Amino acid sequence: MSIRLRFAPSPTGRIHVGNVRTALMNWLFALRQGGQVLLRIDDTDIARSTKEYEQSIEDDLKWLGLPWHDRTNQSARFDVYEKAADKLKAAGLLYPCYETEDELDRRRKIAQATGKPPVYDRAALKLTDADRASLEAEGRKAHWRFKLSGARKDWVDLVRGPQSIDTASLSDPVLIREDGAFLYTLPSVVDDIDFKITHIVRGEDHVTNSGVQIEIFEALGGDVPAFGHFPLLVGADGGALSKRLGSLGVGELAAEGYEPMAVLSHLAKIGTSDPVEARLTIDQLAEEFAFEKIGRAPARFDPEELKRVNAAVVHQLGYDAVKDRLAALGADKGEAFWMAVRANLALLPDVKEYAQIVDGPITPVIADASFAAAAAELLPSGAYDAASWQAFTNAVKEKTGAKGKALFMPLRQALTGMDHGPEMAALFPLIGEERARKRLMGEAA
RNA sequence: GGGCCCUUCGUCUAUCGGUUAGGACGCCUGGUUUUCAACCAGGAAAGAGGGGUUCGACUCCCCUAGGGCCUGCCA
Repeated sequence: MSIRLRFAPSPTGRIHVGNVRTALMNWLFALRQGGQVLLRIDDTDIARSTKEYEQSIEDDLKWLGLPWHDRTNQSARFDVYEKAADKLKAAGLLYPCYETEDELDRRRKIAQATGKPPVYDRAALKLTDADRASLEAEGRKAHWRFKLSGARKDWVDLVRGPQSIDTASLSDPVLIREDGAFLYTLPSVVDDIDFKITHIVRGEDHVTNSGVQIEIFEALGGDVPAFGHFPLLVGADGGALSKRLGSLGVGELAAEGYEPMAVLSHLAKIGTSDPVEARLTIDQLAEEFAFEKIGRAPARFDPEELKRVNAAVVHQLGYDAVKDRLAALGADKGEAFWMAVRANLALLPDVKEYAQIVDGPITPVIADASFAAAAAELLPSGAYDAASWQAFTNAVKEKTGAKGKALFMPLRQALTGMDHGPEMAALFPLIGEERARKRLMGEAA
């Protein structure tokens, strides 16, 4: 049996870190098993879904490097869902209800307040044909609920182990809204059957859904796939993911200069027994992926940790891999420049700071003007190479007697305006004699 | 209110009754770089609290505290 998974975002917004983690889990397992991933656009809610968001989802997945093998839109399959609904109705498993949302809401609140479970009482099941006719005559439209069996549904979860959901304690799920729109549940199951999905991998917020969905799979005569529910993300403080973080989009991460592999590495490793370390390829992440490694406690999403992982990725990026992006940042100063500065970057756009040092103008930091002036006198003339820095600093040392930090720090500060940065030997030839002289003399250059 | 899940170094975690409680990131120290950063090495650092069960508990059970999820005509 070939392995097939699916990623099913709803195009009602950009995909955020939580979505990416779900996508990633599916891709990694599929990759590892030699399976395929279906991109399913869950756009049953016509009013909230947009083509722009749909496009952004595809763009974001491409940016991340997660290519799908097949794709579909639920909005193109309403006739199929219609048939499935008919089948359930014929089996007496899908029944019309006429309560309004307000009524249901009120009942739920009363039930909660009196300590009773807020479960739908199935009043609509007792309606006679005549009752229904008069309700319809009043202009009421039915919404349709799936009749749960009341039995326990069991499965062995890929990450949580044996699970058992008591459907007797659940409300019969509404499958079709009053306005005729299909809710998430039925189309999802129908598609999982039609597209021969073998594994459903998603966040643990769907655990209860799985109990319900297993019944619908069975009612429709489909094969029940394997389920895996991983714990959700929480913020760095262990509390619920803040709104800002939870909605942190792929687009924003890309705009801030994060590397796709950093985002993927971080999201793949947090909450697992593997160390949170940078990986350079998705294949590598897939090789290391295993459901058994996923913990049962929520995974912490810490932007600071993501940044560290990002730095580790950037430090390993070759010039060819970043040339175009450097150019876009106005910081393509050649391979020597890139190799000199990359180890000092956390985020690629940080490179601009160092490009500035090479290009100028920067304001030199000079604590001892006479020392700097003396150094300026000793600047070699002509083109600089890898050996120039040592020749220069040796000359300054000889002349001034300064050595170690007292020698190097003032020179670094004068030449770069900063007290930290890449190896000066590599930077020096890129700065060149003219700028070096001006900066040592205290001029912005 | 009910259901499900979780709680080990600062962080993410390993341990499936007997371990010097291991690793990774961070931190500290050292090395390298005649400077800083980067890099490399070493080090410090942990079982929420309380009861049981047991010869023996991080591990099994119960309670308390704390956290996450579900309980929608959202997905």
